Amino acid sequence: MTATPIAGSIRILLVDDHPVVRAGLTSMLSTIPGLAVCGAASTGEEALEMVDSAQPDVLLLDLRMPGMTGIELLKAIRAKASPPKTLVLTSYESDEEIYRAIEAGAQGYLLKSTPQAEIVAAIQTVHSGRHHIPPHIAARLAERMVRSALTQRELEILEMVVRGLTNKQIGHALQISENTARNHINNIIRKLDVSGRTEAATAAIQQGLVRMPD
Amino acid sequence: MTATPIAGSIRILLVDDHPVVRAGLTSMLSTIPGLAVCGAASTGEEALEMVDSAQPDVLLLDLRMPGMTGIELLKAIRAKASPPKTLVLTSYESDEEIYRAIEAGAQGYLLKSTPQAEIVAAIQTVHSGRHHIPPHIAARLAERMVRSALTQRELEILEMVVRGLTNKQIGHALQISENTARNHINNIIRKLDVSGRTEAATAAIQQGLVRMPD
DNA sequence: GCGCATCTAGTACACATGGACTATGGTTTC
DNA sequence: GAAACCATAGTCCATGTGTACTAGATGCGC
Repeated sequence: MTATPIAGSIRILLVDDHPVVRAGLTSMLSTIPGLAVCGAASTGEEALEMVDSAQPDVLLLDLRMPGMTGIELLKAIRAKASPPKTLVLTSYESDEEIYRAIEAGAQGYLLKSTPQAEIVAAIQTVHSGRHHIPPHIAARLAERMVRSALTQRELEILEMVVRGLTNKQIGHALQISENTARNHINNIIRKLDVSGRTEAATAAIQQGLVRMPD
Repeated sequence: MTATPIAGSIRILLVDDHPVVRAGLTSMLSTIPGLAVCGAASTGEEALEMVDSAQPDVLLLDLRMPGMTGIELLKAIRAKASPPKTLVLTSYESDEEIYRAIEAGAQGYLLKSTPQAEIVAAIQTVHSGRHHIPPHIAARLAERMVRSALTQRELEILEMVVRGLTNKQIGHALQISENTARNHINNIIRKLDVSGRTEAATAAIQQGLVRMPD
């Protein structure tokens, strides 16, 4: 609590598995008055430790990382006594990832293609307690809220569709009748507004509803 | 040809649409003796101009960019009179992207998760006229060569499968009989070693055989 | 020219799928 | 407790799909 090397500066912890990105953010941010990079982690686990030891005000994190995902990290952060603000900085804008990140407690969402000035502004905004979501991402988010989302069971089944399982195989795997699996899939197809299981599978991947198979 | 600000240094041009990555590479590389970042472009078009004006020895480029893709840029570079060496630095390792990049003339392929020392080493290797492909990527490449690749027609049809078209619709779209479309798809399924059109579609996306639908 | 791969087209059959329904039991929400 | 949603299960039927064949036409390399 007493460790504040640069008085009044916003202490930032970087979390990204790409050395290039860590170096880039460090060189971008450390020259800005009022900002101080107090550390950089390459995994979620490492980040959790550093949140305690380095006591950052703002966490700047990627979602896709080996090991613990960004979403899991966000949830773990939020569970802490005095959590830092969290700002997601990621490469791609998958509707579902954005949604899950906000849901998991992220205060802001930025793309890596964001210019330096806006990254700095977002950090300051988030630190002040407000949210920072770029307009076109907010629009996607709204759309996602309106669109009736898939249930947990439907997502589970969708993932199997993506893996190429037949209705019978899905029913067997989930210990339900083939008819029930079929009903779920028909509901999925209707909700996603697609024309068949194959398009449902590709739409699921495209929208980030399921993780890509390894 | 006479412009060499730092005598004996390898002149590097960065091409990446992410400001963060450009800053990261600049800060990583510019402190290394023997390396000099002579410019940074955010699009392929910009890069092509800068190759002429800045005369780099090595191009460090991302494949996924708005506008001209990295592959197109590689081909355009190779067509020049005295092309610089090219080193691909990208986020994901899609078999097909790697293959196309090498085919388009890239001398090296690196992931953004590569540590600084290896990036530097790769630049030096490539500059000296040799290739730099990380072992596990080379292994994938070999596998790709062995695996009997899909024909152009099959790729065309696979893309339609990904978009959810039925055999009949594909036949109609390509002015061939449904039976023929069906034959192609069966060949695709066999070549990809999958169990159905849905798995073929997801495998195609996962392996980068087709571009994701917009 | 001969062989090989490719694209084309067809037949036949078993099975999977999508669409349109009804229906029941369990939660949650108001 | 009524309403709404969800997971479950079923029926019926038309259509789509996967597999296993055969086979002609074309083009390419040796």
